[in-house]
Amino acid sequence: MVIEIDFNSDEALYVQLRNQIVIGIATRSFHEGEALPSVRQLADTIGINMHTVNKAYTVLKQEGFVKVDRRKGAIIAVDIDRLRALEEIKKELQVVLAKGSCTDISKEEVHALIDEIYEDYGGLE
Amino acid sequence: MVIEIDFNSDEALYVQLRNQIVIGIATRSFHEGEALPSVRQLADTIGINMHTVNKAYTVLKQEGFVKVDRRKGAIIAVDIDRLRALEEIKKELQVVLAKGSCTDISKEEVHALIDEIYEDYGGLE
DNA sequence: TCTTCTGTTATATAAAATATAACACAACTA
DNA sequence: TAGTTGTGTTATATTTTATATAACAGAAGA
Repeated sequence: MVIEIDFNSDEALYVQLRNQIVIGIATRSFHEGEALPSVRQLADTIGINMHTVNKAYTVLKQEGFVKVDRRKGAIIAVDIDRLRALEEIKKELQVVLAKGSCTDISKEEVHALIDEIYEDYGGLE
Repeated sequence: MVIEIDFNSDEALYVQLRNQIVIGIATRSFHEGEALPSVRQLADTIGINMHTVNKAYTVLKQEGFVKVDRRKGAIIAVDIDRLRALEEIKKELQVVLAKGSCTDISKEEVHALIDEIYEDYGGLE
């Protein structure tokens, strides 16, 4: 998977990294049990500090996307409470859709976007 | 409109405030041309610093949700490029839905959430 | 045993969020 | 018209967060 970081973005580097990896799991670029690159390797590839990658991995661990093993590194292991995730997602959607609604983006347009995105994510269904 | 701030959240105060106001516009708690409370008044009501409210208003101005008048304060005036908004929303949805997909939340469940949220936002349609 | 790979920890620096205080301008009021 | 009060603005300081540098500790493999 190609991880792309935008250095001009106002989003923190470790947040961008976290997002890309979560998308990577959703698009099956990363599979359950697979190891992510080591913090040094990834930091080197991207051209950022090792500790920034480490922070992204720590967040992913806290959120339940990976398990970190001192020997093997960060292993994909999704363990998230469904109901809680559903609640969080609803809150996040409320914010995103509010902006959409203000801009006269219709419900149907949003549905279309969802379908578009799920073509990449939910390929097995 | 009741603006609720979570002081335990890891989200910056001004971001929470910005989100609540955008949701307020979407739910028609605030209407085009209406003035938001003054920075001091709102800061006092919520119990945060005036400058934090000011930052939220500045962000809303940059994003095209309000116009700030030195005399009258912040006035709701939505002026956002639709195509650009659509792009941004898609990017944001990708991140939110990736998490959902990892948690086995189906496309149909997301559609249902969208409909639920749009009941509050798109009441005129 | 030595080298090399992992993540971790400690510390320092840079950037961003929040707070305090003084300012400038306009509107209202007496 | 002078004074008071309401706006947002600006300057500055403080606190918190993000990022960077360097040394560490444990495990794997030659």
